[in-house]
Amino acid sequence: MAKAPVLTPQNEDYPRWYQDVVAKAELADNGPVRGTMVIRPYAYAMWERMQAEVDGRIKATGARNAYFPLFIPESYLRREAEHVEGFSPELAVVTHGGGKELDEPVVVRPTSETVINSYFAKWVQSYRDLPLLINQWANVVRWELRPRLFLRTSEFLWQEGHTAHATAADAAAYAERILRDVYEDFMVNVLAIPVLTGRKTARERFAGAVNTLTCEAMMGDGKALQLGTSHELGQNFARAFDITFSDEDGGQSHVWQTSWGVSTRMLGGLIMAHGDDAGLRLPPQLAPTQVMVLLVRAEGGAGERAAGLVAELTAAGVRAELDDRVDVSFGRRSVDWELKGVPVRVEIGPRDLARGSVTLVRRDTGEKTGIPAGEVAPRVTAALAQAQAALLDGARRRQEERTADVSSLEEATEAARSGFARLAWSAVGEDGETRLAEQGITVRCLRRPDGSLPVTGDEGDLVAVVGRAY
RNA sequence: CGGGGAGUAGCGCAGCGGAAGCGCACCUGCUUUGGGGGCAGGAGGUCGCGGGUUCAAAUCCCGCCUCCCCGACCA
Repeated sequence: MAKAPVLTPQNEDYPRWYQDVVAKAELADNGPVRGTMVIRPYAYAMWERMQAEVDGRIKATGARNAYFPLFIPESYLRREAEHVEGFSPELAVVTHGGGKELDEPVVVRPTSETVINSYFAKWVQSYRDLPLLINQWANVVRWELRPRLFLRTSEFLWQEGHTAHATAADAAAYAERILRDVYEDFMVNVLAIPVLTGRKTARERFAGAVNTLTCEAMMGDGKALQLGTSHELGQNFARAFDITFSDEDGGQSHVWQTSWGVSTRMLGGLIMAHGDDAGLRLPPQLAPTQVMVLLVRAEGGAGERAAGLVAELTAAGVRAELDDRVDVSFGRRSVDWELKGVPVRVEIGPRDLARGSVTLVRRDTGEKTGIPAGEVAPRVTAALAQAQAALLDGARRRQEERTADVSSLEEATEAARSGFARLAWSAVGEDGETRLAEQGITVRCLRRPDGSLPVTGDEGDLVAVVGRAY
């Protein structure tokens, strides 16, 4: 019985498909103020999984969590010229408090470099205080003219790390470590999203940074999404906020700094990297619920058997839940869990009971397999591992297929219609970058031919990866 | 901020001078349950706001507000 599709098909209207998924999978709603969003419980559970995985990796690099205030004196922003210039257009400024006009307006943080560094100046005295490695989980506000749920909202949730080091080399190494060991590792191994790591051009660099490193991913429609950034700030903020320390020889030096972050934008990336016409497809490593045990009908002890399966799977370390709402039609429930991207379903009904088996369904492939009732835990565990690998593999293959090696701006423009183009950075240059930008195409990152990170933007043989971006 | 559209039930829309409707969702009951089931009944509206024209305005006119889409900025 052919029903109207639940979602607008991707190849018909991709942005519409995205909105449909967000609504139908109950991920988010628009907030009452334009550009704000309500993150619904299912998406928030995904965010909590992201937080747990990222937080553990951050702590493994030695950083510790802290919390700094939402409100920042406007004057702080002004201390670093490029920084204030970069953020001014998108600031939310509070002019009144307690029923009175404030002597000095306060801004709602768009990022926390300025407040945090004003305290670093207090806390750092000696080389013995370095490196100082701080992270905070917080909300930030950047007023957006064209918001899109998760991808671009006026308020979003993120993690922002801020560090101070004794040497430029130490800061550079740390910024790279965060990019590799925290972000890239998390995105590839948990989100199953292959990312291109590289260096941003001067044009795309963070306001106030001397170098910005990025993780770029390709979405289902061939467009790029920046999923995370790690910046070397040089001594820009150290000078602006007077963060100095006594070195081993008794001299005074400014610290070298980094800052880095990933946000709820990753939820949008996850949707668009793996989603298909039936909805979300979550990688098992991230999925809040890895296995949904679906009771078809509560007859002949099937209910007890289903509850037993959940207990068995839970004991085996699997995040399993039971759907025994037999008053809701089976088709409805199947469609719902597919929309929500639950990686594996285990169906159990009278037919399975009679055969002494259960039915295992993989979300990523749609494949259904009958498996003996006694082998559920090992077979489910294996299926989860296979689904995780298959999602990464599929996303990697798409990225390779839709990336073209070209040699001119014209060819790059053509290639950017469906994906990325790779070409020599020397064939683009800042003039070429401007010309591409006029057509909505940006240099996503610069890489060395072997994929390693450039130390400077001036290296001779750099490769530019260009494309359209969210 | 420039260009283009739209405001009617929770969501998506029709109606465009003469009793406010349709699909989905929601509630009740029965029946069904292995891929968005079926039948019956029901609830839900200052038709964005304000003014005007008219015997009569969701519909025509004027003003305002809001939202969406396309371009310049952005995690």
